[in-house]
Amino acid sequence: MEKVTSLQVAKRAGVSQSAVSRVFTPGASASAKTVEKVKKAAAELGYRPNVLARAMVSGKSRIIGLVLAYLDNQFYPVAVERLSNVLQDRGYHILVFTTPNSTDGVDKVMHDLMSYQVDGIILASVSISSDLADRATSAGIPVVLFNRGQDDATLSAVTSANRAGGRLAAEFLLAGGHRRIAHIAGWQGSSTGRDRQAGFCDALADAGQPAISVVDGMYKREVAMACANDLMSTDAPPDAIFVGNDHMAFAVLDALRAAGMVPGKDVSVVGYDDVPLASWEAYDLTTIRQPVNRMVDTTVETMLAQIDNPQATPRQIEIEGELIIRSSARIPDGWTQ
Amino acid sequence: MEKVTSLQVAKRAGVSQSAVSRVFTPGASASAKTVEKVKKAAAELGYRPNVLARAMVSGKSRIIGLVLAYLDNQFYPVAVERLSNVLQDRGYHILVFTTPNSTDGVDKVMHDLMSYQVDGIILASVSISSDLADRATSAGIPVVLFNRGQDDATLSAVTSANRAGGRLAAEFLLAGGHRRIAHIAGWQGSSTGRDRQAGFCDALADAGQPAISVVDGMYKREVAMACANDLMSTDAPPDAIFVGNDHMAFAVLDALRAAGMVPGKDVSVVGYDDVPLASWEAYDLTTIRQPVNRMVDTTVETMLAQIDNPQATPRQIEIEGELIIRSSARIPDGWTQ
DNA sequence: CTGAAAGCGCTTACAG
DNA sequence: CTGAAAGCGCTTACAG
Repeated sequence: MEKVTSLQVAKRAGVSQSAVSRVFTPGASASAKTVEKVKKAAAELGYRPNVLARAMVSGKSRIIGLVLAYLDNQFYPVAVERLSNVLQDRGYHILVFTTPNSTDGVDKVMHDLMSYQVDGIILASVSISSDLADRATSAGIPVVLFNRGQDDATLSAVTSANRAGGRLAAEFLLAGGHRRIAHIAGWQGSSTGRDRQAGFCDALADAGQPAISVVDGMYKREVAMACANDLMSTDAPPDAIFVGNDHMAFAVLDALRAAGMVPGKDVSVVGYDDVPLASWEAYDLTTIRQPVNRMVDTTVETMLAQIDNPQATPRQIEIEGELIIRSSARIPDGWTQ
Repeated sequence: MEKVTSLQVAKRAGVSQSAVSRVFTPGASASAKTVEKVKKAAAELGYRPNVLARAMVSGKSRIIGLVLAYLDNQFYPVAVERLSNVLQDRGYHILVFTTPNSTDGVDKVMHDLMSYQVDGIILASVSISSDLADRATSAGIPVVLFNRGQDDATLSAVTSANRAGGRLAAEFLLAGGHRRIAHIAGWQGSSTGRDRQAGFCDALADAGQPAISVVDGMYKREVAMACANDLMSTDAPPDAIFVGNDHMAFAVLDALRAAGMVPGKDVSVVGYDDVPLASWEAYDLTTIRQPVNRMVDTTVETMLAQIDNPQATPRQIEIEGELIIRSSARIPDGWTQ
């Protein structure tokens, strides 16, 4: 019951090995009779074309490398699941590489990726140096950033409209009559963290009510929690906090409640992402939704387009977010959804 | 800047192509001088051996197929992250396949997996028919079940000690003086769901206090929530509920609170898994911990052992769990950790 | 439509 | 230690 090859199928079917190959190659020409004989023999033998051999000669592995830094933020598992499903429907599969979000880590991983002859690389929650990007590009491997932007725009990237989302959060809090607004920002080493902060702070400044405090929460639960405790223990604590993502916002809500405060009454909290947990009763978090499904679908389309046409110029796509109003922040009159 | 092959490196280094191959093959013999020349040329050209070509001739792809049904239960992302890290350290990578947990789905996926010439298959949260298992085995591809057992033991499987864990939950609740104990069980189509239920119910029966109600929560949030509401709206509601996993237990806690009850006071709730969220203040769930890290490490060891020796008899390994006491259930005297 | 043959980029006996 | 050569399982011009 060892490996069965196209040659064995050919013998059994009484045709040439090339004929077998053609029957399993979409778009190749074979007579109905040949197809039938081959399919029959293949079924009897349990034959499946060897994807690796095919990849060698065609130069297409139908494997997409996915680089991930962490999965503790629920946004990523959700995205990965859909990514895998969508890609599978298109005949591709995901080879996963995890790495600390350091230059060295990403560098090593990119090298490994290339030796696997992947057809493309998706970087999720990972930043990349531009010369590394250049290397992939010059090796003819398309790279798409998911949920992360890049300053010099040499790579395709799919994000939500983070600045606009930041503004939206500010407008909502302002409309709610808050006067002392703070921001526990997303990691400033990431474009998402910087952009959300920029949009948020700009909108507050435009309204003549600059943030009373802006700190980097690093996208980490512990850091966000410490930030929240620090903020609340000052002489003049904030009456509202915009938090760089939901994962940190949950920590902030936990910290506030532990200090005896009621979110949405004593302090308003707004997050970013709208992960499933945000809608669970225990948190019921008001947040800016990142439309994961559309982001993933767009990422896949962009990837496949670049695989088809490696010359194509990289595209930076922003998907509009949406404010999801729940109970963790005071609801201004007329804003109810 | 196209693909660089071993032949190009050989020319530049002034050696044969075989020599280049040997330099990149661990354990092959090459003189120090050759190694040096080749490494230099390779570095200059940016050469990396083509893993696919290597896989073709060696028959080893260094790819492990991972089949997943869903990622919404936080237990799996955590496990996948570590699995990827551990495997990467050993020079392997994960090719992800997602599938609905149906016979058809798994069947199709297994076929795909084989055509990718994976060195092994890890099934997580997925059940498999025994003839499918036979097919993989006879194709020489080791299969290891993660967090799922199998009745006929033809496959290796790594789980926690689910029956013992169920018993532990029962003993804890009994010691807490509860008299009306219910169980919202894990999906009865899975070994984990059945085993936890069996251990739990046996222990209750042994104590002469059988469960007042046992229902299947299907490992789904909505189902668990509905079950909790049903249980609590009867004439004689339970004073304690053991829930088949944390993911459902969170739903139960949400439902109880929505009904105005205080978990740990009005009703005790115990979960299973100890996912990170269980320790967050909003839930603070008493639960049976599944030692993810050890389960993953064991899975990898088992997998690699079977790759090294395909003849090896499959092993079923159970890893001891542990009760983690928090505030969602009444704490019996002397049980504090 | 079909078969014989070359070639994808490697590893690995086989001689030397 | 080293090179020439066969071969892993396919796809794809090339003739017919």
